[in-house]
This record gives sequence, structure tokens and C-alpha cells, in this order.
Amino acid sequence: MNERATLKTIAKATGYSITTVSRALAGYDDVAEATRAVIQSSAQQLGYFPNLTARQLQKQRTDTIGIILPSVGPRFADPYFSLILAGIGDEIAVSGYDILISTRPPGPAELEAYRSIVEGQRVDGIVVIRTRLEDERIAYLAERGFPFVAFGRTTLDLDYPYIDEDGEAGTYELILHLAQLGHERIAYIAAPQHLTFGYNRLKGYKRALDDTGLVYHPEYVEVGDLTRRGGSAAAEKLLAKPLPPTAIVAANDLMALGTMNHLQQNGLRIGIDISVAGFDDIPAAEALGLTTLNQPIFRIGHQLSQMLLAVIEGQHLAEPKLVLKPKLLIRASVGPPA
Amino acid sequence: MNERATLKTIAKATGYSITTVSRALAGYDDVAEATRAVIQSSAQQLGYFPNLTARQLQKQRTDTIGIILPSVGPRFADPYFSLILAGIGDEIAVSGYDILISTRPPGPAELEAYRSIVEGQRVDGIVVIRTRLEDERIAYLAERGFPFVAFGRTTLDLDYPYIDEDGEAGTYELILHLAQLGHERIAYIAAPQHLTFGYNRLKGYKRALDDTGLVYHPEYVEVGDLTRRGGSAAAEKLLAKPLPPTAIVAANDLMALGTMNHLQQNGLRIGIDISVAGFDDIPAAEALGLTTLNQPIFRIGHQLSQMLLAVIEGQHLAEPKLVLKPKLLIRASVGPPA
DNA sequence: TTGAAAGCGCTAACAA
DNA sequence: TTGTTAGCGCTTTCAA
Repeated sequence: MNERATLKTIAKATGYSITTVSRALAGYDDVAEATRAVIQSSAQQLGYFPNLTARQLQKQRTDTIGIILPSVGPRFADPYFSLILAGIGDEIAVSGYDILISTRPPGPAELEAYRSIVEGQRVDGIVVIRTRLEDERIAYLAERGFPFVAFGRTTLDLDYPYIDEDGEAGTYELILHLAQLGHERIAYIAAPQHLTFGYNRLKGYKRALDDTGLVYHPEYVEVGDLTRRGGSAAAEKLLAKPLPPTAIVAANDLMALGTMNHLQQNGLRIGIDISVAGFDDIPAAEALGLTTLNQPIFRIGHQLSQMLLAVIEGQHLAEPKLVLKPKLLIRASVGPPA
Repeated sequence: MNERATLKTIAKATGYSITTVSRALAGYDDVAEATRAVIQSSAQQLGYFPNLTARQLQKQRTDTIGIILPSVGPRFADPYFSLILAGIGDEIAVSGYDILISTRPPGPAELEAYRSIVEGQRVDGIVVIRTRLEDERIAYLAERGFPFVAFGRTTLDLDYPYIDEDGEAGTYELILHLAQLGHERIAYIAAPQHLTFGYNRLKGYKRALDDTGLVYHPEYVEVGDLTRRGGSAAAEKLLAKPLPPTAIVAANDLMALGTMNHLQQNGLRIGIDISVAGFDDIPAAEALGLTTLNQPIFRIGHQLSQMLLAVIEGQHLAEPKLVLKPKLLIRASVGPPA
């Protein structure tokens, strides 16, 4: 790297003080036009570019927001994360913000990462995605008074802005649909229950069984790790039951795809011999004809960005808490019981 | 936000100088153990955390690498980008680095973003993904002498470290396979030709036709925008030819999936009435039985991280230029011509 | 073993 | 209209 030009370089070159150079370049109107012209051309010629780190230190803001991703289990590679990231990134860029991403395994290292970028003042705000029922990240941020928004609710008694999907209502509607088709043995591949969405979706499953007069049998519920592989493994267990289910609903599409894989390998025809459904409506779902619940993850990312920017600016949020009802999409993977 | 503790706060609280506090906390051994103990406990109690921005300014390094993503066309939502990002993020985190992501539309704003994070010293190095034949980003970085690695070659006469896939050889092998099955009208949905990978993959297509005695007909080649929708549109055009192709090969899986969609909607059976193949082996490819070429994108991300770190540290790279041969995966989407 | 002073590059209050 | 001074929070040289 050739040495970079700083304000000092320009000051020396033009004979003006650093202050004047700074103000000329910043567009202040208390600089003589002639002076500004000289300084600007010198800056141009020297290839000057402001050191953003220095500016950040001075201004006490970074024009950057932070997102911390889990490094194990599903992450970027999970369409859920990619889509939300795309949505956030797209929208935040409009306001000239960048995104700082830290990848950490869940656990203490993760919380440390939050501490680090918050206390280290590396970002102006944070988006917490995939909340947990008792989310210590949110507890920390709220207690710290640091600007943040979350994708997901918690059971914490804290007042913070979020967007969440109504996973309970969505799953409820789906199970109801299956029951109306005549399914009586509807198995469920749940998400880990410390995750808010996992808990809510399972709740919808149980409530729907209740309301339709079907009995909730714990042996028809497996907990999966949200990956395709996990879905496949869970499906295997469910098929091995003495009385296998006629429909399998997974808490997310990825696991539903894994389930489909497994079923097909066992010669079962999806939607005919057995029904399968998921949740999320990731891009592959449509291609595979997977019945699922759509939530506009990409657009939620947009909204989260806008909310966070408002929070950072200290604005009042018109709707600080948003719960969206997902839309049931019936596709070929679901049919009446065989 | 409550006010944060700084070195000054601790200095005042303990009566030591800022210098001593700094060194005590940094673990220098020229500090009396008793002093260190006092300072540490004070730091603990005050909830001290170093201001990373200030440290960066002083140390002239950020422990951050930069990636600039296109905000239009396929991006995060494209498994290609998510996977490479996951690979990079995973591995870079091991060394304690973070990732700064800027989302920009291709064009001048994009190059500006590179300028901004480079000259603004916001990152220590950059990963350029999806290179173009004459890539002005690489020209800039190389000329600037800034640490970077690229996923993809260019036609520029510049010496820089990269990993690339041998898209030509991969496509060649695939087309050869189709020809051997008896296909004579093999259409191709190309990627934009200013993209290195798009150019190379098409080259493989042409060369394979040549070598198998088939004639290259430009009307059997459509250029797509790499999205599923684009693949579907291209497929429609190809099907409308007086003599439709018996096989359609897309330059990436996403377009291949779009092609499959379109064909199925028209009542064609994939792999029986017509063959389809892609490139990349994204997760959905396996589920859909799409014949494709696998490149270990995730692992390439890992390697790019390691290379970049080496470059940042000024180390010598054993293999600064890597071209990987993708692996042909024959799946159900391909069969002999009807 | 500790502290004073300088400096990373920038902005801003205040004085001239 | 311009410059002096101070300071953002940290590290590091050098002297005590």
C-alpha cells in the first residue's frame, strides 16, 4: 500500500490548516470558495479519502449495524438466514449503512460477541434474529439500553421492538386443513423448544389437535435440528412406529425436504401415500410442491432495517411490535390419507 | 445507554495513569502484580470494555475483512452467495475476524464501496466473489496493493491470489455425457458473458459440441440472469423453437430449477421427455434429482479465508492460484433422448 | 514499575 | 474566513 493522504497531507500541500481543510471538504459554507477549490483539487490529486475509523471515533457513530450468526447448525446456508440477511442488507444500504457480521457458536462466545461489538462501539444498532424464549442476548441489549430490533418474541418481560410471525396460528391452520382432509395420525417434527418459533409452532399443532378432537400423542412428535438431515432422521423414526402417521408436518421447510427425501427413498409417493408439509416457504418449496406456510422473510428483513434505523435515530415507532400471520400454501405434497 | 467506562475512568478510580491501566489490562509484564490486580478488579467492576474503534485507529488494523455484494440480481438469496459467505464467515471467525458487508448495485456505486472501505481503512482485506472478465474491482485492488483474494479468474494481466472452478472442463464433461446418451440438440442457458464463470462454462459447451461432431447453433443458446425466473423464461424460448432441444443445460442450478418448473408446467417429464442439467450443486439440486456439477463452495470459502489471512499477514502463499475441477453428478433429470 | 507526552486522523468549539 | 486548541479512546516511546 502506498501511504495514504490525510487531512494533514493536504494541509501541508496547500498551506491551510487541518481544520480549514476538514471544513472545506465537509462542505461548510464558512470557507472561501477560492480556498475550497484549491483544497478540493489538492485532495483530488492526492487521492484523499477520509479515514472512516477516525471519523467514527470522533463522531461516535459507525453507520454500521451488527448481526451475529450461529456458526453451527443451520446458518447462512439456511435460506431462512440468507433471506433475512438479504432483506436487511438491501434496505439498510439505502441509508448508507453497512453490516458487520460475526459468526459464533451459540453459548458464551455468542454473548461475548454481542458485548464486544456493543461495548467496543463497532455498530450503532443490532438485529437479533431467531429469538429464544429466554433470550439472554435480548436481556443484555435491553438492559444495556442499546438500540436493537428482533425477529421474534421472547417470554422476557421486556419492552423492545420486534417483528414476529404468528407461528401458532399458522401451524394451527395447517393442521386443521390436514384434519379436514381426514388425517388422524398427524406427526410433527418440532424445532428445538428453546427457540421461540419452535415453541409457538408446536403449540399451534397441539391446539389444533385438541380442537379437532384428535388426541395429542407425544410419540408422534420428534424434535429435529432444523436441517434437512435432521428432518430425514426424524421421518425415519416416525415411519418406524407401529402405526405410522399418514401425514408429517415439519416445523420448517428444510426438515420437510429431508422428510420428503426419506419417504421417497422408501418408495412412498408424497401427497398420495403420505402427506408432508413444512413452514417458511423457502425457494425450494415451490419447486418441490411442498405445502407450507409462507412468511415474507425478505420483506421482514426490510422492515427490521427500517425499524432499527428509527430506533437508532431515537424516533418513536408507530408499530414497535408486529406479529404477522403466515399464509397457508396448499401444494401437491398434501392429499387425503391413503 | 449508560456512559461507558474508558481507560480514563479506571485511571481516575484507581489513581494510576492511563498508560499503566492500559498496560496492566493488556497483560504487559512490566506492571506490578498488585497494581494489575487493583486495576483489573476496577475494570471488572466498572464493566470496562475497550473501544475497538479507538484501538483500530491506533493499531491501524481492524481484524475485519470486507465483502461487497451485488444488491440486484441474485445475491444472498442465491445459495451460491450464501454458501460462500458461510464458508468464509465460519473460517475467518476462528481467527477472531469479523466480516463487513456492503450491499451495492453493480456499477460505479459498487466500485465506490470498495474505495470507501479500502481507503477508509475499515477492513484489513477483501474477498472479491464472482469475478468478471475485465474486473475493475480487481484492477483497483491490485493497483492499490490492498490485500485481497478472489473467487474467480479474470483476463487481466495481474498477479493476484484466487481460487476458481474449472467451469469449462466441468461443462465439457457434462455435455459429453449428454452426447454419449444420444442427445443431438442440446440447448444451453448461459450466464452473462462478462462474468468469468459464465464465459468459461459456455466455452466448455462449445468445445464439447465441436469435439463430439455436433454443430454449435447459436439459436440453441439463451443468456439468462441466473435466477430461477430467468431460467424459466429461457426454457420457454427454447421450447418454442421449430425443432426443440432434447436436453437443456443451464449455467447454474437456479436457472436449471426454473427450467424444470417450466417444463413440468408444460407436461414434460424431466429426464424422460427431456433432460435438464445445471451447475453448482446447490442444496435443492439433490432433492430435485438435478444432474449437475458439484463444486465445494462452502469449502472454497474456508480456503479463501485462509488465503486472505495469509495475504494480510504478508505470508507467502504456497498455492496462490487454485483451479478446481468440479465433479459431475448424474441424477434423474438426465436420460437418453425421448 | 510508573507516568508524561505524542500520535493514530478526524471534528468542533472558540478565538482571532 | 481561518487557525488554535481540545478531544474522541487507545497504544507506545521514552524518561523518570
